Amino acid sequence: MKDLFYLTRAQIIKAMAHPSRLKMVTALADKELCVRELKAIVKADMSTVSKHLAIMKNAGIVQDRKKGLQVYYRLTCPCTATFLACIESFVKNQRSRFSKTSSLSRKLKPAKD
Amino acid sequence: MKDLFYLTRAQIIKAMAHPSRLKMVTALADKELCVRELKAIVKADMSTVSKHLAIMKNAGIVQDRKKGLQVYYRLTCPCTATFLACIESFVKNQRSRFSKTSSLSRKLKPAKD
DNA sequence: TGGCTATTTGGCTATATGGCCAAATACTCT
DNA sequence: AGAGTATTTGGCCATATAGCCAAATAGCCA
Repeated sequence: MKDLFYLTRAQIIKAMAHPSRLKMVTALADKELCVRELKAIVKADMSTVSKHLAIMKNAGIVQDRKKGLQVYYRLTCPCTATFLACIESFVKNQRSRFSKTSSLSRKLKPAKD
Repeated sequence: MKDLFYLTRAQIIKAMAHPSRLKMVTALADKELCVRELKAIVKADMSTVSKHLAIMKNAGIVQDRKKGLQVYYRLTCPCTATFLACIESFVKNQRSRFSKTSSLSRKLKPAKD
């Protein structure tokens, strides 16, 4: 299998692999939202939010449409709900296995961001 | 919703958001593999593979067990197949929408890695 | 014990990412 | 056209990530 195959898929996954972006995706699962609304949800600088949205748009996760002064974003793919549910399974699974985590896996510095 | 909620989930997603790691996850969906086998699959330095595995283990995506000299890794969560299928939907969706991609989303520099 | 093989770790460097500010752009309304 | 609001872009800096090499660790077997 070509490298490009995994690169493409990794790009899509990476586009959701950030707390703010994930939060936006979750919010967008309900209905389309404009940048100002998304900014309120993730509580970040407008320019930061805009860049996060550009990353997701570039990955094909969201699409935008202009409505007057506002730009509305919506999810491109209906499978997002499945995706989120899937992550929940991971979390659940992770928790159930937590007590027997080996010491090695604790040695990695936890991310601060 | 607390920030920690999205942070936890983003960590898990991030742990799969790399071509080599994704390739390993895909390979592990079939059966458990030792580090040497995984190294052959992703064609990377042993230490690099090991670090990728540590990241996934830390995120709770894989578990390991020692068998003689080798360390075998396996997926923690049975939902991984669903996850991968879900990414395929994204890809499919992305392709179908490709022709009408706006110029803006092309402005982001494509990653070189 | 000593040698051998498999894996992990530490340290280093290059590159990527995220966040903030300031400036540019896009659109509306007067 | 000019003012005002929403969003994007460019630039900069701090931090995170990936990959390589060398060294450390772990288990097996003579």
